[in-house]
Amino acid sequence: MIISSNHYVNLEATLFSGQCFRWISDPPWFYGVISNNLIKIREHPKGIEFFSTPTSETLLKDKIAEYFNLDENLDDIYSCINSDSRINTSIHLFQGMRILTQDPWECLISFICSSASNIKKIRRNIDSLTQYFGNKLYLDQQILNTFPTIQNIVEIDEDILRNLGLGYRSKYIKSTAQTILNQKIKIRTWENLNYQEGLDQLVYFKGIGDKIANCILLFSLNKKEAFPVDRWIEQILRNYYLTKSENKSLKTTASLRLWGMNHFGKYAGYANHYLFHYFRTQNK
DNA sequence: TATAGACCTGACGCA
DNA sequence: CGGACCAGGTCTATG
Repeated sequence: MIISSNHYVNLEATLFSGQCFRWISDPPWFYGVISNNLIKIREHPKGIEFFSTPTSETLLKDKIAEYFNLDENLDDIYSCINSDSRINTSIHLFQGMRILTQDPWECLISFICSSASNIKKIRRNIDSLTQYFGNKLYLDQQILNTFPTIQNIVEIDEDILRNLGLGYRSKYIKSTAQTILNQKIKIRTWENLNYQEGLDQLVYFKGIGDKIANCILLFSLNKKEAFPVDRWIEQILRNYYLTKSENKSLKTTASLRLWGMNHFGKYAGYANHYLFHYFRTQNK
């Protein structure tokens, strides 16, 4: 099935810029899991083309459009954030790269896994998790697994997570699932929270600080003003954006984040992600 | 309020 | 080839 988009969709940049961790590339197709369905997708002159199983394409169409934020106007966003040469270069290099709307639970666990790690290892960690708990989905030659549920995580021992290679993050994953269950926290309602309410809710969990909370807000809760400050973004800000006195006075992740949100405005998260992907790929 | 260490693990640039 | 170092952070214990 084809879903039309008002702007080119750059699947490679969108799916492999570090906002999600379990898509597989088999040009021109990409395989991934959305809402417990195996999705096969490629770029199309009108937008994107996809197949799905077990749910039919017709029933999943809206979900896929939401996942890729296809109704968001990229040209408007570009004109909002394109205020300097670095952003401009990145927009030209990765034209059509979109911020996704992922499942918040999967996004939350994925980014707990990301702390002091690297993309290769994060991918392996999450793949181990899905292989241990998930149900297999088949399409073409691909086998992918559904993502573990909150209940799945609550029921197993922390040692199993450690044996899967998740390290010290294991206890954070366990305690987060436990807290959600015990306190009957409804993740489904998070999309109705504003930025600050969402941030407060997320940093309440052990293992989620300012950076990871902002990743979850940006990549799954549709908060485009969110501005995750990691090592890369901090270096970029300090080297290219901050004055000498700002470099001295802004020390914490949160203070740098506030600077970024103020400087780049309501689409700060887009500016953040384009800068992040640009600088990461330059150094390779 | 601020700043060091600790925390798992494995890929990587180098004596 | 092995050990220190580091990676898309966060928590905790101290001054």
